[in-house]
Amino acid sequence: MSATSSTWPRVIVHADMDAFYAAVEQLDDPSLRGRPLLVGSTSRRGVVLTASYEARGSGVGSAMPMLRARRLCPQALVVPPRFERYQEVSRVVMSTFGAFSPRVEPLSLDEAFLDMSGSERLFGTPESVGARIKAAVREATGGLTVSVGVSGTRYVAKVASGYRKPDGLTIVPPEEAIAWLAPQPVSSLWGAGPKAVVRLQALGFTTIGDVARAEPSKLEESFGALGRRFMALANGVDARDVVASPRARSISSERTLSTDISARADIEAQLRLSADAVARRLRHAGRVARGVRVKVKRTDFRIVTRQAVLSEGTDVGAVLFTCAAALLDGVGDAGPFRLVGLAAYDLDPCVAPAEQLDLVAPAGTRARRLETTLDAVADRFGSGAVQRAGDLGRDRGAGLAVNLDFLADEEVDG
DNA sequence: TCTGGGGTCCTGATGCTT
DNA sequence: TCTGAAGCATCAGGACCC
Repeated sequence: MSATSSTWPRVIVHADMDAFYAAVEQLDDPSLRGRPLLVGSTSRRGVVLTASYEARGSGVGSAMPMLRARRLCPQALVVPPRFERYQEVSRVVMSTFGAFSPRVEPLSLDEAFLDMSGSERLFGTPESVGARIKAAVREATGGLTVSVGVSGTRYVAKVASGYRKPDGLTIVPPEEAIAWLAPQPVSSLWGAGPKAVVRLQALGFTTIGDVARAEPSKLEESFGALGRRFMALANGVDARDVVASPRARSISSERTLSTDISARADIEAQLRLSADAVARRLRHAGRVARGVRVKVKRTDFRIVTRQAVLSEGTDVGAVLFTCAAALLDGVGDAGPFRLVGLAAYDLDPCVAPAEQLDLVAPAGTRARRLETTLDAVADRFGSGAVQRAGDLGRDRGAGLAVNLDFLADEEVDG
């Protein structure tokens, strides 16, 4: 398909790196190139984060339990993820996108939307834009490939980028979008996961074209607002704009445990780790949270959540933990649990530090001073460099042990 | 076969206020 | 003063995406 963008109301690009984590590993270690590779945790409960295309040929996919993936592809090499390295490469990729448009919306480390509307005089036709982005990413990263879709809406551009992977380039002119989408499976509809796909198929919808031609009332009866959205997407309608750097609405940390736990002390210990991790990320982001949500997953995979509103916004781990521990009163005895997590939500920008200190109680002030001091230590020596004495022996890396529970009750002068 | 982590959005239930 | 309806906010859970 081909067209000049001068007839397009909007030119939206979706760029999606190919098997990103695995590709970075193969880039950094030439001995891994051309070989089936799985990136993911090797623990008993780990799953595959990314499989290289050599491994995908054996039926291995993302989110597959690692044990099953290794059975399907026994010759695959398994490497643990190196998120800091992926973030580093991601920054290079996103900055490359930024050279093409000021309107870049990252969706994750490895994909982004670019609004290229009105840039045809600079970069030429949609085909030219796509090809130039691909070449620029390859050059900036030293050889990584990206699949690119270009169309007039985010949704169609997104489906197009996945149409020919890896290293694909698919252009869908807006006037051809409905016809192009029609033969795609309903699982390509945004918002249609495994459950919705089963229900759509039961109603006789197997392709996006089936949905586009459906009676709107039939979809709305079965899916409500989601049905209206399916109908719009199937007809190529998606008015959402590309938003540069949307702000996170929540920050969370959760951990699946290698063995199930029931004891209150064990659950609290995991919550404390999560509270510290979330608080540190809040401080880095310059945000405070006005709400805390606790999440536990039972051994039957039932998830239970409890949330509470804080009287003041906070970025202090000790405050998050105190609130979370109180929420445990309602659920703590429903175990055993395989996962414990904590989320901070209702996020606001952090006021100036001096003002912030006045907002919290003196104990919170001391705790915050302690925690910002530890931030500096962690920034310098790594996140595992300091931990609570009570956490030693739990599932964390070794490091300098300091009794933080003791320190939290003392004045700390940095 | 055995199911991660970090997010967003939607929905129904519930409780409070007017 | 009591009661019901409406509107709104909050909570908990589910589904989904990457």
